[in-house]
Amino acid sequence: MEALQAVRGMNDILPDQVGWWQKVEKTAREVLENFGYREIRTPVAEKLELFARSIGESTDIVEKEMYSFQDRNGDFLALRPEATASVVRAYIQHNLQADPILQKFYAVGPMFRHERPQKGRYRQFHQIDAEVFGIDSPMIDAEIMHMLHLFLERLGVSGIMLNINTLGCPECRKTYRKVLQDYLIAAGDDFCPDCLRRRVTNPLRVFDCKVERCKALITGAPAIMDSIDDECRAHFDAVRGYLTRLGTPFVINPRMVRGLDYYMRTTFEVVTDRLGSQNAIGGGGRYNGLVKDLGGPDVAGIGFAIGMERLILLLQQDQTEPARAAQVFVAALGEAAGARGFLLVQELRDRGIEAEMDYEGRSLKSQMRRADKTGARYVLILGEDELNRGEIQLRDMREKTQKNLPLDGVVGEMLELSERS
RNA sequence: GUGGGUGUAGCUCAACAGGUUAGAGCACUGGGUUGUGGCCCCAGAGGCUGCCGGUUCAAGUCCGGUCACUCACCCCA
Repeated sequence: MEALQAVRGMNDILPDQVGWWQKVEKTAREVLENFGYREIRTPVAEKLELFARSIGESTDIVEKEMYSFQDRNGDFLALRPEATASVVRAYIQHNLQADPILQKFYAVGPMFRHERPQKGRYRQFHQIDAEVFGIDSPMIDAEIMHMLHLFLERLGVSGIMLNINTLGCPECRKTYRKVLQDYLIAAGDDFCPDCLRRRVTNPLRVFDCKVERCKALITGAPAIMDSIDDECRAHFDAVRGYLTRLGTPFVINPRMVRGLDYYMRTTFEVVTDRLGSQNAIGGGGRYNGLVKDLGGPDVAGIGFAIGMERLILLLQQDQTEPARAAQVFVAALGEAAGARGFLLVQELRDRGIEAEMDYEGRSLKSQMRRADKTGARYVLILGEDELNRGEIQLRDMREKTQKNLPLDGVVGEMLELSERS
């Protein structure tokens, strides 16, 4: 029988790694809740149509990266490639607009895209996602980026930069697309094959090209800033102003392009140069038309997503795994003491003390080694002698001191010690 | 979907130009200490060398295929 293994691009997160995930999730919840966001949990699968309509029919995500399938009823479903569409669907379905207070949501969980895996990119990956509805003020654009920055700062991530840009409204975007396309066509046919294709299908994407020849050809390309209307410009200027006054560091990157169709006005991305080819660890933007497009009320929207794998890869570069140590290890010798030690361990745990033991009747030396490796501060040693005398030895592993205690009083003693530390 | 790289012990890696019984460090188990951790010493256990086929007297090594992993491209968090 051939050994089974996990699906390509879907990884196990083993106990020796899970501390990172817990730290990131805990910090995210603290920060987001503090800004008034509340958690929403949506299913991992949705009707295929939801993603096709929200993300954009002609985006690569929908065209070739969707984890889609037909269920037994013949319905076309897909595993969510991102969270925004699902959150918007839930917002509409449950008429969450009716809540006068709660218009900020966050979601944490797995997303799926059927791509070839590489560093920082997997078929099942995890995101922390935040969405705000019904607020069109540039204050919220600035606030959400400020919050994102605060979250990363609190985690101690270094070597990152917040890039911001504006796409203008759909009209501005359409105008700019045409202006840029005209420029690219006038620039000649010396582009790489990809860019020759891109300038027709998605001209903005030419800005992402890594080929030097293409980079040179676009140095003089028109900037989006020159194509947007007064209202969009005022919004962007206000966002910049608030960000500056909040002390959130950022750079304006007029060539930043994002992959989803629904963005308008403010877009942003947190990038790093320390993750190989995957430079974005999180990004988002405003999507005012989306809720209406999906059949809901005409409310504004803005949000972002953070890639947890990428974030953790960064954290691992300059931090060590958050340690976790047991408090007490019970080392028992012989059958009778072993049985008594077993009961003692359960009793300690019942009282909230993290306790561990060796169940296999190994030598004391071996048990001490284990105790040391678990990081236990205290070891309780129970041999036949102690058991007969009704005593137990308490060893402080850090201080290397040891004393006899009455077996009856040991749980109380340990409770006192654990309160003190 | 395309291109490159790599598959040997739980992990990280050796094995001259094909040549005896595939090694080392870490980790693991036992011992050195009748019942005391980290350091040290000794011993032990642990391998279908990814898989299938081919060449050869002989394959971990060469050839073909296949699978997996990995990095990159397209695209993207």
